[in-house]
This record gives sequence, C-alpha cells and structure tokens, in this order.
Amino acid sequence: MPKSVAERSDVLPALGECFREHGYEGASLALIGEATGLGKGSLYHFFPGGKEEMASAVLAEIDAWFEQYVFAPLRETERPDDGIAAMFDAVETYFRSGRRVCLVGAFALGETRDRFARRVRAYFTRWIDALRAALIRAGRDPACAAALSEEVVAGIQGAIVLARALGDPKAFARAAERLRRAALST
Amino acid sequence: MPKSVAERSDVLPALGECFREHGYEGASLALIGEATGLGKGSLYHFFPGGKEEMASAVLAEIDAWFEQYVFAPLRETERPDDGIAAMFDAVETYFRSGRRVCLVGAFALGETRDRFARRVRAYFTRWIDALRAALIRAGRDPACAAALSEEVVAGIQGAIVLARALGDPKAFARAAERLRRAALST
DNA sequence: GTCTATAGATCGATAGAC
DNA sequence: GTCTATCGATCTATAGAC
Repeated sequence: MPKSVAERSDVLPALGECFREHGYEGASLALIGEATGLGKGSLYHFFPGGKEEMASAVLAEIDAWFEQYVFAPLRETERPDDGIAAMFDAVETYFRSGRRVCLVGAFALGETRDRFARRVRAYFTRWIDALRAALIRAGRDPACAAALSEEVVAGIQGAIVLARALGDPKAFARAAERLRRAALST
Repeated sequence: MPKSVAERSDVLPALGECFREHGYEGASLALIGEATGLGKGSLYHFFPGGKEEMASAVLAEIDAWFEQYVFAPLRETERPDDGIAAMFDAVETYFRSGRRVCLVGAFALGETRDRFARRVRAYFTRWIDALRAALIRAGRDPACAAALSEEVVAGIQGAIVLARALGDPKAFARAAERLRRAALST
C-alpha cells in the first residue's frame, strides 16, 4: 500500500530541512524525494510549480511560524520586555544554537536572492519593525530603538554564520545572550 | 589570435565574483566561462581539479587579501586603534557597503559548508584572533576583548545578510559605523 | 594555451499505469 | 495520490585538433 500524505503541509518541514541542508540549487529533486519520502510524481502533485513552488511554500511556512512565535509576541505582549524575551527564547530554540541555518538569511546571501527577494525583504522588515515597536513601548527613544532592532536582527544572522563557520554552537549562544541583555536593559 | 592569460591568478577576481553572484552550485562552468572569458579547456588547464579547485583558489586569494589588508594591520600596526580603524576601512571597501557578499560567510551558511570547512573556519578564527589581540593591546581586558571581537566579526556578517535582504546598503553602513565606535571606544 | 565536440551523469519536469 | 519510466536540457569533465 502506498503511503499517503494528507496535505502538502505535512512535507514542508522535511522540505525546509532539505533546502537548509543543501541550499536551493543544491537541493535536487532526488534529495528532496529522499528527504520527504515522496516520489517526483507526488511532489509535482502537491507542488505543480516544481521546486520554486516548494521553496516558496517553505518560506511561507517559516513566515507564519515567525509571525506566531516571534512577531506577534513582540507586538501584542502586554509588557514589551516579555515579548522581547519570548522572541529570544523562540529564536534560540528555532535555530538550535546556530546548528540550524536561517533559510531566509541563506537565500538573501546566496544564489537565490532575486527569486525570493520580496519574501526575504518582507520577513526581515516585519521582524525589525515588530522589535522596534516593542523597544519603543519599553521606553526607548525611536532612534535608539531603530538602531537596536537592526543590531539585534543582524546580530542573530551573523551569529548563525559565525557558529556554522567555527563549528561552535557556543558562539551563537554567546551572541544571543549578549543581544538579549542589550535589548532588555532599558 | 586566441587571447592568452598569463597566470591563473589573472582569472581569480572574475571567478570570485561569479561564485559570489551565483553560489558554488549555481556557478556552472558555462557561467564561469562567460565571466572569465575562458573556455572549459583553458579553465581545466589552469584548474585541473575542476570547480572545486577554482573555488579553493578563490578562497585562498581572499585569505591572502584579508591577511594583507585586515589581519596584518590588526596585528602589526603600532597603535592598535589605527589597526582597528584600518580593518573597518578595508572591510567597508571590500564588501562595498554590503552590496558584495562575503564568499566565506556564504559558503559557511550554504550548501558548501563541509567541502571548505577548514578554510572557512581558519578565515574566521584568524580574523577574530587578530582583532582580539588588537583590542587587548588597546587596553581591554581579555574577556571583554574576546566577546567584542566575536561581536564585531559576527556583526559584519549579519550586516551583509541584512543589507542584501533589505536591498539597502545603508543598513550595512549603519551597522559598520556602530561596530566601529564600539571597537574604538576604549 | 585555447578552442570545439562530446561523453556520461544528473538535472527539473512530464506522462501514464495503477 | 503514488509510482516508474523517460524526456530534453544542462551539468562537470575529458579528448583531441590547432
């Protein structure tokens, strides 16, 4: 009996890991099929647009995850410091202390930057905007909040690069801790 | 008359830009031939190891460039603050305000991380070590210098990611200016 | 040293049986 | 919905003429 997948969203996690692991160009349909356990026929049934639609769906899911666990807490938590703390908790878990790359950041740096430029820009814009608003609610003046929000988001991306380059997850943890203190010390 | 290239080092700049532009997997030999103006025959004459040797040679050249214009000034400039300022000047020029990606960082994030892992790690280790030593010479205590050197190098990488993602070179400039002040304010 | 031609493998994508 | 078979294109790499 052939295995059946209820919805295409069921394969998105494996799809995401495959793109994270091999990059957009490097993630061949053979590797994707291996990672998802699906043949090409099934993959094209779920994603008629092929690999580009697969990557786009993964980016949309990442967007939704960050919206729920990072951006929304920043915007909606009553005490802004709680939202900021929740952001760091979520981010440190999500990126597994730098062992897991940020697919959006990797797409921004890599060969795929033009193909998904709008989605990539929207992700970072919303992150920075939500963090800046929280910092302002926490009592920072707008200019400081704008600079600090960029510093934190860029710092997290840089920490992932560094941790991967050094093969040292602790480098990510150190940077995250430093950024957390900088963001919370009003 | 067929054009002739004196040495393989003559094609390394174009080769580097091609890898920066398209990534390791994305830089096909067709694109590389177009970027360098050389046919496959010539490319394999200079790089018998194929694409992997091409990328390795590019990384070696990048390493040498940073050794000369970034690491050595950090280590050897008499007044450490001058070395640190020279580092920021060189880096801001080299990365063209974030319009040009760091190939080493991109390789660290991307699909190619294992293939060039040693070279990637060595690049970042030497950068951080040289900066940390300069900060200590400038009067910082060792723990602070270690943290700050990681912060600066990761911050630069993150600033490149962010500037590319937002399509806004000013985001790189702002981050570089902030990091420069943090590194120089003893 | 540079080129063209091409091998052999793999790519993304499609067709059609079940 | 899932599979296998297969298409044409493209890939890396090689061979050999000049």
